[in-house]
Amino acid sequence: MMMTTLKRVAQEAGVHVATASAVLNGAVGNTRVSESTRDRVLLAARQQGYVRNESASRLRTGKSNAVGFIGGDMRNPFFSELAACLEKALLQRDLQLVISHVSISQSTTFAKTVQILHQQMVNKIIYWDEPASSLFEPFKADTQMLPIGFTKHTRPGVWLDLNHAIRLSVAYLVKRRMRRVGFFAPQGQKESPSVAIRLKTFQNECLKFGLRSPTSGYYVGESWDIQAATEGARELLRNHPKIDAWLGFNDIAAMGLLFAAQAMSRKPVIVCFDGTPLVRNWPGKPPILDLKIATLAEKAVSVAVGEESAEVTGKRRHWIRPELILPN
Amino acid sequence: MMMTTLKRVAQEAGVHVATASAVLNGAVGNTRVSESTRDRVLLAARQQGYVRNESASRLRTGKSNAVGFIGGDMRNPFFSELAACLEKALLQRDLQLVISHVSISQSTTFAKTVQILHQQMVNKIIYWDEPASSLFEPFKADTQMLPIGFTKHTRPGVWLDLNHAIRLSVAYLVKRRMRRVGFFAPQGQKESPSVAIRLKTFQNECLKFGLRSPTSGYYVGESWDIQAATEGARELLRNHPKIDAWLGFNDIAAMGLLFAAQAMSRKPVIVCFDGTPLVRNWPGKPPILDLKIATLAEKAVSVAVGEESAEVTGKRRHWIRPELILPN
DNA sequence: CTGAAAGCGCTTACAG
DNA sequence: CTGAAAGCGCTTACAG
Repeated sequence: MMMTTLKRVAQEAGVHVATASAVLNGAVGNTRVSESTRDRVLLAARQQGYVRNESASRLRTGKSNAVGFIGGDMRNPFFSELAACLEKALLQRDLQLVISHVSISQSTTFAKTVQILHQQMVNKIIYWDEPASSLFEPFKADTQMLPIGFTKHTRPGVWLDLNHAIRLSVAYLVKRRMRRVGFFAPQGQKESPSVAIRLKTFQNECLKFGLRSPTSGYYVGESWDIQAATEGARELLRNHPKIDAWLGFNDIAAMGLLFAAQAMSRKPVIVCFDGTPLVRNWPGKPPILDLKIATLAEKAVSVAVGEESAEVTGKRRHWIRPELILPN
Repeated sequence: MMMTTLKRVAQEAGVHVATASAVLNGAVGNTRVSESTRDRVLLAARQQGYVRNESASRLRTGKSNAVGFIGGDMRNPFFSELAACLEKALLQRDLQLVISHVSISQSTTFAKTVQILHQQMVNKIIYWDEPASSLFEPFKADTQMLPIGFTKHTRPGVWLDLNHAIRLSVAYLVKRRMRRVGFFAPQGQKESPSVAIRLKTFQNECLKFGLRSPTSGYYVGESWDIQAATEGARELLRNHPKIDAWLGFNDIAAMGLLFAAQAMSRKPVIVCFDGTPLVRNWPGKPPILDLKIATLAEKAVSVAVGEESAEVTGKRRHWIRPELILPN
């Protein structure tokens, strides 16, 4: 089965390509088509199995039906979940998701990734914005960039309320009468600003609630590396036997804590940040700080396609309010 | 920063577009360029930050630097791992990975997915071939399709040796003196041929080794749904208290078994099929049937780009030999 | 060694 | 209501 062209469809229907194009694009602009012509074109297109050549269409219009997503490694369940939710929201609008990279390697800079997407004529990009990656530089003006994440900026974007999320977690730990709490997060080679912000916020909340400053620990490696997380967690638990409760910053970090605690027959309270399916069914049902990934994705797509604005007005700086899910 | 065009680069360098094109594409064909011209073009391109317009290039040549991948849902760690490995192998060859769909919904047919990739001018597609999905129909002749998977076909493709994998597992269980063994797998709404083949093979191997026919169980839901897997496993373990060992067909299935067994304080031997990072660090280090995903990906890419052939010659029908990884 | 021209398939003003 | 034409940016034979 060969690829048909618009020309061939038009010939078959006995009309000009321009007319066929108008029909197949839903009769835009001032071009209207008679019922019978319309039917003939539609029939011919169906018979020949016509599929629009996206390359040509994109070249001509400079637009595409694809929206890019730059996140983290898809092996991190948070990002595969986010991508799945984004895709779902896009498909409902007849749009397509293009993922920049499955795994962003060290050498690949953000700018390079944007460029690759741009080459594909993707002119809307949703990206997970971590201060760590220093993604804040300005880019090609002709690509619309929508940041999402939990950094709390005053600039437009779709933001999760980090303060609220951490406050919920700390309040819960206080209510359960935890005295000494800790924090476990992934960390690359360098100091990560994004982790620092979370730790800082956590410290602040602890202070407010009268807890002593939290212990912190990290695993060195890719964020999705559950092996690194488990090894890190094991060492952390060994070094800090008196900590009652841990906040795992990332479902993989949480998973590492859960694995390690179990192997060592320890039972600290472990709050899981993210809320992907991965941790939801852990035996004993740990408390989960649900980031509401589906809601985030829906909102992001809605903003990206222009249905809603992401302007920051007054105190409205966050769109998504995470929730704490407790074992029942 | 606006997008530059080849024309603008050529103007700046004082040459014709055709010359600039020749330089930027590595001087193909009979077109050779003098050293100085070459340098001028390269300089101008760098100064203007020239990036080839892929849409135009694809439209003109009918080729692209992208290779498609159609697998399962990326929330299934097997597929995200496979995608990451494929991407790595492709990047080494300056090629790009385009993932068809993050999550293949029920309604999306395989043909539709191929079409979407094709629209993007992807003319090489690597796909995970499960008999379940009835992917065997012929497709557009102008797209090169490379099947990979463990179905053992006589047609070209990159195949994992399923028999060998299961034989290794059964031999291991026999050596550990297991008497009653079982099988746990994901299953959609309908009977899945792919699962049936695995079960059949498992049964055969059990017979050969003098074990009684294995018990089988399934979880109904998406393959990546760890919650469904855990619930299914819990019921399975409850209903079959005397089974000594289980084969989890899928790391999610294995994970479900591990979760459930732990919650019920049971300790059957659980062999994990796949070998993604997810199960590698489970406390107690379960035996893992490593499918060698990285090797599979490398081989698949090598075949897809034409470095190697996937022709089936004589008895050589499998390329990848899975290995059993034991706790040390 | 370099230039001029054609054309990939589509869409969009514009003319009729 | 429909047709003719231009042109998006690129690459590839071909001519000089």
